[in-house]
Amino acid sequence: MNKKNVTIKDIARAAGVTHPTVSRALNNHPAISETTRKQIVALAHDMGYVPNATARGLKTNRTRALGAILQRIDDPFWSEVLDGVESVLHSEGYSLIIASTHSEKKREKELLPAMVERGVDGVLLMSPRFREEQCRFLDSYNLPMVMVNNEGVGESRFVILTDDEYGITLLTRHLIDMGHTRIAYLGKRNSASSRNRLAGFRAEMQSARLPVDKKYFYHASAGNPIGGREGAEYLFSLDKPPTAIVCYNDFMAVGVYNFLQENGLRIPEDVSVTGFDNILISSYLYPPLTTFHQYKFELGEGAGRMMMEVLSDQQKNLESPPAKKVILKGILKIRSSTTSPGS
Amino acid sequence: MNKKNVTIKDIARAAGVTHPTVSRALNNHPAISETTRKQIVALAHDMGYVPNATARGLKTNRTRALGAILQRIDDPFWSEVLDGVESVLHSEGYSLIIASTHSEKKREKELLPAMVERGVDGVLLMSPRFREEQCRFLDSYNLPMVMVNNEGVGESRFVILTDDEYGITLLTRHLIDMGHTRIAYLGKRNSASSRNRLAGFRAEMQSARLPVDKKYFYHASAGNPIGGREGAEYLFSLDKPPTAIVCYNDFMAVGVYNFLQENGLRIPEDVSVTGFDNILISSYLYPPLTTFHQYKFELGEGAGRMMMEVLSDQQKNLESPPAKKVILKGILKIRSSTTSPGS
DNA sequence: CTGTTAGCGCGTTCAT
DNA sequence: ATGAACGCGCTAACAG
Repeated sequence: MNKKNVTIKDIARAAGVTHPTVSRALNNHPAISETTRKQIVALAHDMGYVPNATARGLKTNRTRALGAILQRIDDPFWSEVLDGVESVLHSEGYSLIIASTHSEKKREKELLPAMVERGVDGVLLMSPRFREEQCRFLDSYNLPMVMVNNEGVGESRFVILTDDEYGITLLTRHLIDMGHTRIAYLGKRNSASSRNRLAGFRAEMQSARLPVDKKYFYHASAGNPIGGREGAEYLFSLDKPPTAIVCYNDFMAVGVYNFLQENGLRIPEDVSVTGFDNILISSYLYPPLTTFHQYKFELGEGAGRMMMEVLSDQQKNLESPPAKKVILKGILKIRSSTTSPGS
Repeated sequence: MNKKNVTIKDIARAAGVTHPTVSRALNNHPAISETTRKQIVALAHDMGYVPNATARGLKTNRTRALGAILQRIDDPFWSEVLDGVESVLHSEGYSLIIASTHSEKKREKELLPAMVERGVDGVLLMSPRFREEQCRFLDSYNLPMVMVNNEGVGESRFVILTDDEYGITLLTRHLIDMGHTRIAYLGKRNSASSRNRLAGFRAEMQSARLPVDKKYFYHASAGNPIGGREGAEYLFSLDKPPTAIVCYNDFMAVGVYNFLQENGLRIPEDVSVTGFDNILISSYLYPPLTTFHQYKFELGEGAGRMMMEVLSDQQKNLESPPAKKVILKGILKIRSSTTSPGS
């Protein structure tokens, strides 16, 4: 029972009609009698027919596949976003093609042409490092792109993101309210969103009339535990270490925890620590991490849906398809990694 | 400068040749003069030509795309494996299409036909729950599949995996050597590899003439911190709780840590804990987790490469393509979450 | 070495 | 409501 390669022609022959009729029956074309449609649909099912997306794509010039470009797949934040994307796409009959840059220039150059070659209908840019050049490239192929948590780039027309400034403000104010004055920001190098969060942090410090000293900023080489540890090491090499550390994300906070605990510093009694994202492990750390919850899955879903709308607009041949921008808030999760200084 | 849709015909026209000649030039066909080839290649470059994979796929019946099916993307173990897969595929000019089942029957049914429809050249099965029915389905379309850490299924011809029994034996023996006798196994329901690990655990216990009591086995609903916490709660509701817990994986151990620490139990003084996988955070936990390192990235790379070989065999029309099986070992990482009981 | 012809599977005109 | 004919972009067969 090898049913490989059943085509609409095979079905047509079996049904005693021609293949356009089969095509119409299978695509709910209006001009077809209900009886033959049912018969053909049943036959197609029996014969194990599976449409050939490649052929359809060649004809329609739409593949129903989307590309997603990110720095790494094995990042707890982005992999959750990806799950959201995949969820929406699957239910819409789209496929998701993923590619990661690993922050290598070479790959960044190669990936976009690869996506064009593959004929994806659109690209989700989840990698912070793309610049205008790359956007123009996609534009030149009329490939829509949706920026996910990646506002920094050019004049993107389609954007969805979590409000970094809102989140960092809540976290910073929380620490200030608890009485902290020497607060460090531990960010990540070469990251637009880390810069945004730092800006929000500084603004909130200033509005509270607290000193902001650059020596309490550190930009680590990676947004993971390795980078977090690296930053903590620096901050605790200072004469007057901070009493609280605002981390770029939860993943880095894990590394900060590691350093502090290894050096006998208690969280939160000696140092308060905050994260960002609320990844799955954050509430299971010891102590549970105070952080800002991002709606990661929903961010992915939203990105997927936004792209669906863009594609639908595009098909309607609107000459000026509306720009789209969605800003998600999030919620402050106060847990046990923060307390008043000196308590 | 909208260079959308430059085809080989366009290039042919510009070069004063016919399109098959362009095709030959671009595909390094032997029968073509070096001069015209160079000219055409240069022209193609200038015109911003990007081949159309869809059209090529229709003709060649090979898409140079692979599907990967897993339960969830946002799992620290699998996302690292995925990164390895993607890395190999990209360098071979293949694309990676991912789909996750979320352990839902409905999706499990839908995903395979979707892959067939999309015309992938092969499928990487990273989801433990596939059964023979699904394998036969893929077989009926001549779609090769590679099982990744997923041996339990039928008579798979292409398999790559980490030696579960080897790993669990090392961990168990490590605990036994330290003097533990009441050791619990905390697994995951409906998981072939969890069953394998349990079997290895039991065997090692028995060979050490230690009692194995079913009440010290628990199979949690999920292989993540939630499941880990669930299991720890159960184990510490027992009259005589274990002095050591062997967890199915590191992710679950995070939940175990959480429960123990919240209840004032010290790791490892009161309870020793081991994981499996050595995910990124494991060495950053407090205390750093004793675990078994799986070569996750390499597992993904190996799976990708194995599929490349299978496809290459398939193209050679070998009537009996050789079966393939790769078993990776791994290494015991003794850290600070284990010690002798009562120390 | 190059051009001619044909066809992959499908959707989409035209007819009827 | 259905059939006949065509073409999407590409590669492969055979001619010359």
